[in-house]
Amino acid sequence: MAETENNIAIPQDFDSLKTIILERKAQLPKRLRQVAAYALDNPDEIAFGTAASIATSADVQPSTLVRFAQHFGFEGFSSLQQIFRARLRERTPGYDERLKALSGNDHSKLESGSIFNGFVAAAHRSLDNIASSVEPEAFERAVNILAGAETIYLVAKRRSYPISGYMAYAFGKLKVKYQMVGTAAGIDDDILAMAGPQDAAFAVSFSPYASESVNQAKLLANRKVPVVSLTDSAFSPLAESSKVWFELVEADHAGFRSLSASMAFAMALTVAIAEKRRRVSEDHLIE
Amino acid sequence: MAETENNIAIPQDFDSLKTIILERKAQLPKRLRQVAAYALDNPDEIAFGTAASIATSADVQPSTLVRFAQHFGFEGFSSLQQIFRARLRERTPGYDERLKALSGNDHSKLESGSIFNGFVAAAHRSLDNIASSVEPEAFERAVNILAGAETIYLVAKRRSYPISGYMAYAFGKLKVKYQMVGTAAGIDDDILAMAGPQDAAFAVSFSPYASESVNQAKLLANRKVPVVSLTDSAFSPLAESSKVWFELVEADHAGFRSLSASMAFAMALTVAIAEKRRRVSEDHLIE
DNA sequence: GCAAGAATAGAACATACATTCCAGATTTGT
DNA sequence: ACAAATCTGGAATGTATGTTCTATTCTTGC
Repeated sequence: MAETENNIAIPQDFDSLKTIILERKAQLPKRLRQVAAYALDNPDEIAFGTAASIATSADVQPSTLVRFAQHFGFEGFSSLQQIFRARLRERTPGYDERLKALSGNDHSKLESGSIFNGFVAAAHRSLDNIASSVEPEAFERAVNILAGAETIYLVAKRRSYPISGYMAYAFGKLKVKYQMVGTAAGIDDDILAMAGPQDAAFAVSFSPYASESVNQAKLLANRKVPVVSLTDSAFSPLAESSKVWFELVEADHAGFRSLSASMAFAMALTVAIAEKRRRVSEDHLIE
Repeated sequence: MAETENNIAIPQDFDSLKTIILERKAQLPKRLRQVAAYALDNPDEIAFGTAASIATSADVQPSTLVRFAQHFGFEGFSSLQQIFRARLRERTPGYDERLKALSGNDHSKLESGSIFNGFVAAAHRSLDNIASSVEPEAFERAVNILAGAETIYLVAKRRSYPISGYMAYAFGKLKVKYQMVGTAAGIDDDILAMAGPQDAAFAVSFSPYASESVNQAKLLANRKVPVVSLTDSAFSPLAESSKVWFELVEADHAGFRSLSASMAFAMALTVAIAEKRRRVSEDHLIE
């Protein structure tokens, strides 16, 4: 009898099922892998279809579906199907739908609620936008520059400051040497004077551009420190001082621009830098 | 033969079906009205259940379900069920597709690109999550507390610090009096000593909880300062000191938790507070 | 209060369904 | 290259399911 993986718990929710399928997908036999791919691509079909109809459109035999389910510890196809159905059932209504539900009774509730809603939506839009506007090659170049630096100088003011604040925190955790520029007033020039070509800088500035940040980036560039920057326009004064720069237009709600995409970008950059360093030092050991 | 209402078009989507059911509900025979009520209250059950199981939980005979469907022009129960299923299908939040589009682009070719991808996806997930976990009522209460405060104290350390950093920036722009707690070491206690019941505090802390933040929140609560907090677990030590607290679990990529949802939340809260103050002062002028 | 008509419950039916089974094909290990 | 094990396709099977049918109960109009 085929092993039903008794030792491993049967997934009870869609997310863990998905994870397990992805984990084991590679080692699955041909037809079962075919089912795995189909299932993850067409979860709705699995939820609503019959074994026969699903089998047809996945181009396998119904029995294969049963075997697939049993491979993951389910009794049969039907019990696996329950997971796919539960996914649709349990999908929580989402904020705006609940907001609609309580409409009428209190106007102020609606107002605060729609503000919340608006910011979440703006954040989503921003993320969609960044996903399509950041060039992988540019990102890779930025990572290379910063990963190769001795010290990473972080330049950001005002609205951008939380971004560099997060990066400082994460760099600290990841043991990446960094230096924030512009925390205490007055000593910035002294700090910048220590930077050299062996270092690198990451500058963030959105319009209206803080002149301080722009000047500091310029200064760094003059000192042959490679600068990577994140800004919101190709005409940003930051761009001309930068080896690599990213144009990131955050969506806004009621005039307040989101920071979610910048934050995601910063996190990705931070971790990618640390990851690259780790890999480089490993490669070095092997050689 | 019973009339099948040939003259009226058979509803093809859930909304029109719902409308028609509501219209005719009053003139329906007893058992059919019972089914109508059940169907509108438990659409998910209709979508996934079998005629027998639905009949049992609606306390009617399976045949009644068939007759119900036929009354509205459907051939049988199954065709009516399709409408309920289509409803769940269509509600699919175009979001899966966006993620697919993400993994489809050439980002994933490069390692750094996949890190980038991962963080964008995590941010999306976080936002979805926050949208379904924040209760509009709780949000409104939080806004009221903070909008009514004389000074808003911002408590956050480490990973949460960028959140309060952004709020400080925005409050400054919006002319809302605030005070950050925990920037310069040592003077925290002096700052907190000034807080009173006429003020309020907003604390952010995720596990592992910074003991400093927890203590400060406790201190504020003892001084009768209402505390609103953002944390990631119902068991967070922050929760007990808080009048209102929000549980926000950020999705993570490679163990690094996103901040995008927290950021969106903070922005929404900030703006909602300012908006409420503006409206209150306007109302005051009118009176 | 009685008859005519509609509505309902529950059993009977036909079929659509998931599952099992087995022979043949394919992969894996030696 | 051979044997063993695994995987796969397709038909067989028995159950679960939607639907139909009919006797009975409940409304409705006079």
